[in-house]
Amino acid sequence: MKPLVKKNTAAVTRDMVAHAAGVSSATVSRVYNNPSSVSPQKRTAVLESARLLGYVPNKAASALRRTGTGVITLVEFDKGSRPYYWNAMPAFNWFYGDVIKGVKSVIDTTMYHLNLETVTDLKQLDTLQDQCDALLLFDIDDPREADAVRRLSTPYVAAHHTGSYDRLWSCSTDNRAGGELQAVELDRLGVHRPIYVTSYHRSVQPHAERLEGFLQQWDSTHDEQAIVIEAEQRAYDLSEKLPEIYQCLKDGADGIACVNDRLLLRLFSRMTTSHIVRECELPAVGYDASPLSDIVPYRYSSVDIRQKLIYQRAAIMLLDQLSDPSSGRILQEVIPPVIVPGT
Amino acid sequence: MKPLVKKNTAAVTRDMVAHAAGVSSATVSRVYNNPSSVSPQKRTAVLESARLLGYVPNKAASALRRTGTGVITLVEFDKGSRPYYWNAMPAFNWFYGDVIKGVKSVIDTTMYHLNLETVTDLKQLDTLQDQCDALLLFDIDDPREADAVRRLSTPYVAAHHTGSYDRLWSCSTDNRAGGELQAVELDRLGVHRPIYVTSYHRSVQPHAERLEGFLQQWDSTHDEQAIVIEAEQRAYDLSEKLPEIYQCLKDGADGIACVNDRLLLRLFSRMTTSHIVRECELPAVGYDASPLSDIVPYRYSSVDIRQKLIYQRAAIMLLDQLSDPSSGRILQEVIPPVIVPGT
DNA sequence: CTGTTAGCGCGTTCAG
DNA sequence: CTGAACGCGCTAACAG
Repeated sequence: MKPLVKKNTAAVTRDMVAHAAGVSSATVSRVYNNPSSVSPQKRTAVLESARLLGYVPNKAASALRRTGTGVITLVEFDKGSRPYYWNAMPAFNWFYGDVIKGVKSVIDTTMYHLNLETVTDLKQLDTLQDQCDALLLFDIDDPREADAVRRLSTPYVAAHHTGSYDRLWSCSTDNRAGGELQAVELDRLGVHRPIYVTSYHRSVQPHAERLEGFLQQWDSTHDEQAIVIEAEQRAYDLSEKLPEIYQCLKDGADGIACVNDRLLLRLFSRMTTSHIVRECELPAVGYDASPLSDIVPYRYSSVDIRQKLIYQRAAIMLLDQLSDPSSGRILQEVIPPVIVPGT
Repeated sequence: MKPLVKKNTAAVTRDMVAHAAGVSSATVSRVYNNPSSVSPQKRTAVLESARLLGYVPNKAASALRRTGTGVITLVEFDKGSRPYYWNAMPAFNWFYGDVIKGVKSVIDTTMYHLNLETVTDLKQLDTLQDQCDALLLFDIDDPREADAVRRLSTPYVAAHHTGSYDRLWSCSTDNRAGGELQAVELDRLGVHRPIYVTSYHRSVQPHAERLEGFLQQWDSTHDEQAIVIEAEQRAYDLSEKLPEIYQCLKDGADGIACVNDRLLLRLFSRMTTSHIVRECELPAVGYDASPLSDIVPYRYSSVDIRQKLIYQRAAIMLLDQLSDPSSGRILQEVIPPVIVPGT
């Protein structure tokens, strides 16, 4: 650990505000931590003095006195062992920025710092949980992860893909609804006989849910069935499945839905380089709303799970939990996805 | 501000470690803040006890006693007014993840927290600088920004594109060297008559530097001159410049260098949709090493500025500055870029 | 090189 | 509803 150095901050303290406002320092403290317990007159007097002096509560002192850490940790799972997980795909990291900004916009209104961590093993959660006051868990989508999370003794909210796990504080997307949106979108684009390309839908729960939603919606509104193609091995290579897909297109398939944008773009890319079809004209809907539309030569619609919103809500749930730990009620929220038409 | 709640941490304190190791608590403190001032025997004794007890220094207490904030802030500039700046391009946010991880890997070895902020106006730096102990400035590349930074009264390091500004703590890439790498790469790919596509090279210094480096390297090794095409208006649309580019290709141009990957991919995308050339076969080199190669149907080499490394070094420079504020010497480091061949 | 000591700014009793 | 007072865990003198 490096040696450190003293830094004098603006150093406007609670006592100075108290003096200026003609109240005790305890009252100033109350104004910030439990405003309703202070009379309106004194409260406004304190706030006014604070504004004048440029007072900013000291988070370190607050955390210390509270004998907590003052830290909320956003945990990202490095699911390295899983086939094509997003964080092995740097191109899709744009996602992470949204998440951070969503969480931070909420945390910034409190005395907490936001800390970012990456774990490769669920056991690391135990270590992390006593280095912070609460955990925000990014992208829980596996039963083992869910179990590990339930065992946590620190307040937490699991976010993003967790809709299907109960007895878990969570704020998640609705993958079935997303699949339905894909079906509706293809219909809107005039498709009659779609191909649905997916992968690992047996082992990756969100993929299964999307497919279910899609098929249910499509089948309940069309006579012609959708063709499901699953690339299980080397999914993103797609080589083995290309002939099958071409054959479907020849046989009259006239649109594509795909479990995510990445696979869709990969497919398009393969089709382009093999010069077999004019994929640009094929109605298509992906998933994730990747902001790549102006640098790829394809038009596609996509499902936006609104991750920023999800993480904002998750952070709010976490703060609620933190301020009222008595309530043992586990809460779950779901943020519905929306469709983003191709342009 | 939300009400908060007490959280008991593992609560292994410095005093407990001191007792276990048979030393005073001040010695424990020294082991963490100035190890060389403690005898090796006591040091290992302390470290061993700490390990046994699972002691983790309390950052809040440290910051409080230091009368600092315990926070290092990484500042991202939202250059919204500038034509096509990267953070208006979510697709390129993968970059940000690298930066954060680079900085964090260094900060985590200290008593500081890493805080992330986005500013839209240089004036906000004044507010930020007294809410932290030090600033790491992301992507300074404009003289006005450089001026604002020089006026800071808080330790800082400016990173990324700042090579050309003096009297500034900085750790930056070398854009001229990057341009040279592009020229070398095209040569390696057998190109004889390249087109160099850029934009805003008059107003955006890094663009100017890349072009300079490219031309100097190319001209000094080839008889045939490079053709420079600049898209000034609506740069990423490129519509106006397409005919010119096509003409050049007809006239024998046999390779493309581009000021960044985004513009290159945009260009390829336009070429694909207009079905005029088989761009896939055209040797090309971009800049930024965007990890998109498997989802676009093009092959291209690219210059990698190694941002993670840049930000790691920047963070180290910052800590050095923090631990030895006496030294008024301004330091500047440059991290050379590398070429990433297309696959 | 090492120990002793005095607060850093704030949250939270406990009396009034 | 309000104020006085204590101490959270640690760093930085200072004295030996």
